[in-house]
Amino acid sequence: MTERRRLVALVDCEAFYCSCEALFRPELRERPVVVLSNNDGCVISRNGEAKALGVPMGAPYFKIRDQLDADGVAVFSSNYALYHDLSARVLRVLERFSPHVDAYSIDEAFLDLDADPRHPEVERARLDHLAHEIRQSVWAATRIPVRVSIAETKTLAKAASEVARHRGGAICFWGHPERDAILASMPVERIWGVGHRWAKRLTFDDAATAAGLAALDDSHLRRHYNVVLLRTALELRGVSCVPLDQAPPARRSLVRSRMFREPLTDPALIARAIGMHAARAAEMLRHDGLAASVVEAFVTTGRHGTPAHHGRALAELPTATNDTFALVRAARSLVDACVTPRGGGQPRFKKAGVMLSGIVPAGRAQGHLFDVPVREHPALMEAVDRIARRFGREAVVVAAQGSPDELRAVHAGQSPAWGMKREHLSPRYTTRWDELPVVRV
DNA sequence: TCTGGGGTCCTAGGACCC
DNA sequence: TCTGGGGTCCTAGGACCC
Repeated sequence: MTERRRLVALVDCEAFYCSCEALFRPELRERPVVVLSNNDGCVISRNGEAKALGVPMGAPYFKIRDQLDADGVAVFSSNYALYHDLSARVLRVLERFSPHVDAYSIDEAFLDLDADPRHPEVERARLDHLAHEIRQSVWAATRIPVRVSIAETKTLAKAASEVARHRGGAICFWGHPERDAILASMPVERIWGVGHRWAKRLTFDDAATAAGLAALDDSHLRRHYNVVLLRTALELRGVSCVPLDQAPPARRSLVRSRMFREPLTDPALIARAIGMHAARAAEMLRHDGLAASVVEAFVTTGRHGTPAHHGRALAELPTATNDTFALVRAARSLVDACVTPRGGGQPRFKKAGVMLSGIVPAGRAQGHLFDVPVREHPALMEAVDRIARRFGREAVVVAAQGSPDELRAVHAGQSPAWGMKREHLSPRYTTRWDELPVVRV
């Protein structure tokens, strides 16, 4: 029996959110495009033209708005309904190329591949060709540009993806003739798992490059850094430490939160936002077949708020549940406890949210012997979910969330005050009948 | 004079990712 | 006026118990 060399391919969508926006607006393909975070806070995606103009990643929109206007940059609020749908289409294409596709994030996936190490030259040529073929297939099927890189470990594939950027968008890094030279010149902060803090320390340790990190002593890494960075170093040497996830890991917590359009002080308005987040979280639990037993509500004035106040309060339910009424009631009951300031002054809250934990598969929720179980409404919940799938999430809501009109306004980034700012929202072209693109001939 | 040792659980905070 | 949201993992330190 032949020992196969296991390899991993990374498929990375280029400027994914911008590519999604340009898909339905072909006239944008040659123009600079940026996509903003929720609440139109800062830049989270830039296409090549916008990068060439020097628009920085993470730049606060209010600071660069005038410059973007002057440069003719097309600006979009983020539209996750659209991005998630297009991401799923890309994944379906990738499934043609490997039985194991690990969807790492909305715009990246790892594929399990293998090679016959007895014929490295032949195999390298085959994999180089395969990388290009994957790239072209995704483009043909979805019109989303991707980069494809193949290596022995995820960390090496991530590094290779940077290289592919300048080499036609596809590369087989396994056995690549320039590999050592590339790693010796790659700054360590470009390596997956090395942020700016560790990069700074590593530079003092004479390990300012990928090759330098790989060469550090194991016990030194363990003692002066941590096991996570040790794993990264091993991966750079070709030792796989981050296995391919064939199933997404079980969710341990679920957070829903948003900044408000404007700072709030009224607990009643904050409770509306908390109610909406709890209801949405309950819906997500049901979608994934999960239930939660710990509900936490939190509010914050943000880093720049005065007086600063971060309030949180949590409640443990007698049994895990995914019932909207039960979770909304529990979350709203915590609002007063978390908005009450400890010191003087009236905090102006900028953000509120709900965090669920104690997550277990629904139906296997176990309570204590003498606890009164949470009152649930499974048939009603199922009906609510069905209506939401068919007519949209705003069609039917729990009163505590606000009215359907109010929620539609929240989606569109208009009033009420506790909603989001989304002034540059594109239509949900692919998931809503009423927002389909119209072709005029 | 002088204050154990080991275990668990929880929380906060740090570091990173997209 | 104005700086996102949603995650994971690891570690240190405190509380508590025997």
